[in-house]
Amino acid sequence: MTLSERRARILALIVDDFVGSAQPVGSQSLVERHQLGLSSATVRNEMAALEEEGMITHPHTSAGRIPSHRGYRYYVSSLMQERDLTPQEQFTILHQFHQASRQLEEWVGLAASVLANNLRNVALVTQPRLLEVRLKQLQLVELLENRALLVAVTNDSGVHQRVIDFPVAAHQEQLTRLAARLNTEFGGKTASEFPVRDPNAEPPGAVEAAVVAALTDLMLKEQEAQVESPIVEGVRDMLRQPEFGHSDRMLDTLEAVDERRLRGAIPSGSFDREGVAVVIGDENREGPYQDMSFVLARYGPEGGAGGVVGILGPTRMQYGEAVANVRYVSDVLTELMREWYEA
Amino acid sequence: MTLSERRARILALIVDDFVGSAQPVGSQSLVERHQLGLSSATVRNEMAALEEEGMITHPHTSAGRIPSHRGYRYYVSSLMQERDLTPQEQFTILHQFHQASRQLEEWVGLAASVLANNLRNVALVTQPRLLEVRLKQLQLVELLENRALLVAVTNDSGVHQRVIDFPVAAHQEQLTRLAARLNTEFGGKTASEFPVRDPNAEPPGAVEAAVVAALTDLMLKEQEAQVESPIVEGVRDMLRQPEFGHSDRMLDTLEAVDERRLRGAIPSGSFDREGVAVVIGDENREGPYQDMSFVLARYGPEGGAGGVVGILGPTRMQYGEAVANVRYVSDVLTELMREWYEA
DNA sequence: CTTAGCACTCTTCACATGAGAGTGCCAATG
DNA sequence: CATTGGCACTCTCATGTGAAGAGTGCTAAG
Repeated sequence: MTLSERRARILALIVDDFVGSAQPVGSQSLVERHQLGLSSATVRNEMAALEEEGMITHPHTSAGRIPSHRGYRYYVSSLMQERDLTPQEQFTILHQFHQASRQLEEWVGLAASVLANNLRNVALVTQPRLLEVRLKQLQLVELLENRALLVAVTNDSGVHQRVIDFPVAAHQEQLTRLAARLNTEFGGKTASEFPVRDPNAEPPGAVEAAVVAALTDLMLKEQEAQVESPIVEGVRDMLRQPEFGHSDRMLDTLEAVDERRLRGAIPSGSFDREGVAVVIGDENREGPYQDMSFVLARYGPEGGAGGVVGILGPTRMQYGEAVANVRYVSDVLTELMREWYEA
Repeated sequence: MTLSERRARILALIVDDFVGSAQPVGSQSLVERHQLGLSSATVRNEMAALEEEGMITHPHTSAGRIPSHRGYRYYVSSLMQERDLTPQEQFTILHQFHQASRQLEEWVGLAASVLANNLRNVALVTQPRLLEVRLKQLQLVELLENRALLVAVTNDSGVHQRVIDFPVAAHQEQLTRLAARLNTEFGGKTASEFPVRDPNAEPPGAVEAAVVAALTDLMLKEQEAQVESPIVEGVRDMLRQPEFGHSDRMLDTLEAVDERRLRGAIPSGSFDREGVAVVIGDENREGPYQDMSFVLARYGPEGGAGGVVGILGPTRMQYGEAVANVRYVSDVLTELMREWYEA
């Protein structure tokens, strides 16, 4: 569907005004606020047409208009003036990343708080995940006579630990030798490439068997779609917005932005427009997000470890700003990771 | 201050009724609900006296009475009938711990969710901390030519990691030798016991210097009062209570139960009554908690690693239940840790 | 096609009114 | 003299009413 230029302009103004004020916008105030060369009556006619086309609605008979989900969609897809962050804004963000230490996890947390602060909505960042997880090195530390800690470092520079109980005693010296042997045997491999023990070979000791079992399990867990909960930041700021003014709505929303709930619910649709995806209102499948919108981007080098970074907020959201910020932050993260891996 | 038996009984009933209903309790409904052998007029006289003594108040002239902070304090200190959990309840909790894997962190999380579920309030659990943190073992993993990952295991079975950049190249073989040497030199020591390098000795290589610096820093950070944020669970359940029905109050409370905010605010007062401390309303120093109460207990073996476990809720809280649950859960955690360390 | 004009609708606010719950006090009572 | 019945009083809460304000939809004229 295409709108006449004038009608589109009016829709854009309605969206802009409503996003700014959270109040339904009437024909008269629209004419006053922006110098349209039109009377309020003409605007009313255009509004009636826009309503006919499903772009805007009425809360009640004598209220102004508010954009419908469809109206927002049209705005985002065709009307919104996209922009990039100014050099000044870019520098402010970059500066924060350069202040931080060079830890992957810190970057992710920082990305979340930058977005939450700039956009006053909920920022989401999933932990970066590799497609292929390879064992880099493992280590065994004696805890008790028959209990040890397995520490495994993987190529996504993740460090994983697991406690192992042995049926027999095993001392550090023995564990160190075992670790060294397993490192040559398993190092650099993914879980599925782990060598299958030759059934005819001498059966491994109980200690070795326990370690291999734990290691395999650990690597598989890490490899599998064991999607970690995303980082969530800025919930309170978002809840300050008027749409959440009623406590019931607030509680529902609080539940919707729970890390565990969000884990499966972040839309993984197509990342159009230079990698940024906007999912508006009822385009979301899951109930609790049907009057909210996501603005998301993938981050991480092509084919390398990556994740999703973005914003969740009420449908009444500054989409232009959100897209610009999310895109830039995802670019920064990608660049940082590229340096990290390929430096 | 001591109250006459009858007056105390009436106070206890007011507290019980109010805790149950969240409604101010009037003289008549009090007489009806419990078979007091008294008329409402007599109860009114007693209530007037209790108000005189500061135990209860009026929201307004023609409303029933609600306990004051002082009233709750008297109730908790003198009136409340303490109880232990029934064997059935104990078993239900214990069962959950036995289901879980034998990881310290999981226990802490589990303790939080058990308390949050049983008491429908916010559960708090701080991470266990040792008084003395000793290095158990360290490991170096090459990431890039001049960058490595330092993994240090400490005796609180914590695993810590740190990325180190070297001014020169260092390969895995070299790193492994260095790690082995540092393990003998630093293993089993606290940060303050780390040997000071003899200034006359041959200067260590740049790689070794970088590693030692990172290790020392890491150990100090861990040793210091680097109190981690507590686990917080059950916020939404608490916010469902009528005292948080207004969205402003809800936002304020949401801020008050933020992990980062709570970190410094958990009262560390005296743990009386078999180790359980109850801090009511304005006994809290910090503003946001002045109309809330904490029920806390220390956990962990005497002199060993330990932390604090407890509940935060509105002053209108089932103190008896809270004390019984918190005490039991802290006992369970203590026992688990004892087994873990001394088994 | 645009616009002025006007009746109509709906929300919001202030204000009044009545029911209900609970208190405080007084005088009577065992 | 502690207890109690009685009663006036106060305050909240829900409901209703009326006026103001904002905005629409429609019609007729430019």
